[in-house]
Amino acid sequence: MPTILLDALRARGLRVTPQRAIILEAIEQLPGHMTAEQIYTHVQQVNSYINLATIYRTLELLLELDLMTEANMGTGATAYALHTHATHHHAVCRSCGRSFEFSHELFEPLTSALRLHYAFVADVDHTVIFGWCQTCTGHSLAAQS
Amino acid sequence: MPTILLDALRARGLRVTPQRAIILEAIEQLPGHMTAEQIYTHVQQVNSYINLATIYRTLELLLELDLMTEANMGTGATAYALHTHATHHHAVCRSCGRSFEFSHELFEPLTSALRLHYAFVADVDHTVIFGWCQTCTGHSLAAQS
DNA sequence: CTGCATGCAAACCTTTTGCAAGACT
DNA sequence: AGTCTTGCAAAAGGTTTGCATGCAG
Repeated sequence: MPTILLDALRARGLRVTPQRAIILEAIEQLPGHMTAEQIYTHVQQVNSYINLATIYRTLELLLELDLMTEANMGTGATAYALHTHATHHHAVCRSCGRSFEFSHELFEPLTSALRLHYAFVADVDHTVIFGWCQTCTGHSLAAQS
Repeated sequence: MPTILLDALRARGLRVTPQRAIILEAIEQLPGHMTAEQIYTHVQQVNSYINLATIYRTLELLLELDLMTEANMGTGATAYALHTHATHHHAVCRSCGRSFEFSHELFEPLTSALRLHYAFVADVDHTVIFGWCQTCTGHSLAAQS
């Protein structure tokens, strides 16, 4: 089992508690994105006494350490993802809700333009783009009105 | 005073109540983006008996009618903007919080690529891009670590 | 031993909702 | 008159926090 996150904590001299070990392991096991609630559910299968607040406090820590990123997927709950999961973005269908990831390259023209025209260094990672997927536009090409 | 929004309601046979008139006027007067709370504050100067719930219900209506758009600026509260305010996007500095708008054109390469590679029709409007502005990167080029 | 981390419960903030009263058309 | 809208208050949902206890280093 990988202990990338635990090692990262140790490397910075941060405390490794049983709770953190369990939470970090859950995060490494969950695929792609996860909400605090999903981590909580997963963690409870290991130790049901771990508190939701601890999940949030741990996530906060991981965000500060740049080990994770957060994104608003428009679902109410914040979506978290490991930063080791290479820089990527999401396209979410407004119609069916399905989503897929797309590579960072596609953002290059935009970030370059912002840097050139505004000297703004964009930090795009884990961005969510809404729209309509192939299936849904196929059914109704006028979907975007 | 412009009554674009009121006219839009009338045109669709929707009820024009005093509350809606006041709220819509406030929305037209407020610059760029606004939160429900800001509209509420503004509205209360005209009539302090108007309820926050009514603001939300009116915003919901305007979103359905495509007269407004919403965006998550990462501040907790949702930012709303008139749709008549041409399609645009925001760059927000993670360091100083300042932001500026940039035109939709810069998104063209990305939306084209998504359409080409994934047959995904992106509906980008009022997107928020985080990063570091000229001033802040000037002070500390290592700011993005 | 000391300070940081945890559990618990309550607070928080924004947004939504049920319901009865009231207003628009 | 009938239906849609409002105010109020309470609930909801996600996240944060104060505080006393407990554990890692």
